[in-house]
Amino acid sequence: MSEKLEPLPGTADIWEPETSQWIFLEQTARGLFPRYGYSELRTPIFERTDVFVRGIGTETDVVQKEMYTFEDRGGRSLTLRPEGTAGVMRAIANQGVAEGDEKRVFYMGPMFRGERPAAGRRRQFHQIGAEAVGRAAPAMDAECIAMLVHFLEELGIRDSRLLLNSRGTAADRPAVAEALKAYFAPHKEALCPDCQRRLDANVWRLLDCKVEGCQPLINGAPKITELLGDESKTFFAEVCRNLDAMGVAYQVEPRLVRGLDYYVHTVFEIQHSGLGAQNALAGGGRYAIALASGDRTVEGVGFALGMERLLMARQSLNLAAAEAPGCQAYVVALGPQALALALPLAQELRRCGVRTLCETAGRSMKAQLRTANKVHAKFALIRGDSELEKGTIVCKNLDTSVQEEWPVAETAARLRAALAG
RNA sequence: GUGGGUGUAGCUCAGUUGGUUAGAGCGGAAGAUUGUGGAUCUUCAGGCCGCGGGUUCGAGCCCCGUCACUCACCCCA
Repeated sequence: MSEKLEPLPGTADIWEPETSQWIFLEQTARGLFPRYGYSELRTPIFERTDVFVRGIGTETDVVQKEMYTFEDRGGRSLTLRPEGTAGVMRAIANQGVAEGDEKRVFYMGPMFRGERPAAGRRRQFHQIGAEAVGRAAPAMDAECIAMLVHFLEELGIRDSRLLLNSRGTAADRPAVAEALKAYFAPHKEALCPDCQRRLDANVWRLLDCKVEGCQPLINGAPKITELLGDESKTFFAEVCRNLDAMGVAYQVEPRLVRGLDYYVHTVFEIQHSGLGAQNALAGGGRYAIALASGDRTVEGVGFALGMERLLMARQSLNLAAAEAPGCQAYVVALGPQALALALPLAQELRRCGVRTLCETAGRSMKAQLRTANKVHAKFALIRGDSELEKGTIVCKNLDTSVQEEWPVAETAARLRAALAG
């Protein structure tokens, strides 16, 4: 008991019936995203630390205190990926994208952040994400968001809100930051300690503060969308127009800034109320990421969804668990001769597509049938000395208790017919 | 990193103002006459009561520490 080895904090073993839920998410993603021209990309789970530092930004919390970084034997600094986008960008840049061309990929898998775990927040968590890279057009942003919303629809997730904002171009950002600082600076004393720090470190993030005392000031702050240059305003208006045209409902939230530095123009977030103290189900936006090589940036638009949070949202909506397929036939063997023939029979049935379990211990009939019942087998195939003499096998329907005797040679065929009927 | 809550059987949990060999339900195993499951009944297995110290004649219960889990803050998916 005291020797029990539990998984590390913030990690978990995932068993049935949860595994079926995970598979459902993955299959739904694999079924939907290709309809939008996306194909699956699998990148390594660890990368050179630089890939993330340059990609995500040195000033972010993720890079400053949440990365699992270690040295390999050659002394290189490596990091378990804390998010998917940076690695995907590395892979795409590595492969090359022709000027004016576009690449669309999606991915799914574990991410790692060294945070204190809580409901909906783990150290190893899983994301499904998508990125459309290579071109900068508002329609791409809108299409990407529409796909995300479509995905949530397919998963049956209702009652979510899509929040939308723009952070403008890289050129706009200093001006916006200045305007925000100019607004908040005179009221510094009224802000919470965190916000006083943010005022100098990262004004944008101040808008995200949830402390009640800060709300009046934040609500009165100049709206980012109004501080942007003409190019950014036009871009954002086009994104909105496209969403309207597709009938995607959204809400412009001037306070939405998101935590990663690489975002430009469009940022968005899907919120849901069934996630404990968290509310973000998915988030994303348009980005320009500096590659580790240093001399280039790659542009794209994408999002990431938290799979654990998707499952929490589905649970809060009482969406039924997809059940793992149960056992169809249990081979009951009485006596050593029958037992010796049980496994070969089970194997034949499996080759015919039947989910089959088979007695391996030579227990009593009662014990074997009890097991058959426990695994919810539809049929028990019973063979003992008298069946061996006659060359038959008894098939018992465990729902109706009706049983009939078949020639052994016909077992597979008749069983399949019975299962089909 | 900082707080709150909780640690008793495989699981979910009782356990009185501190009082003998530690309880239930579920789950598991075996049985209730021949080779027939589920329902019912009987029996059985399974516990360093998280760990260490302290108070006491006596601690699952009280005190201190520690570890773990969990929720929340920060931040994010």
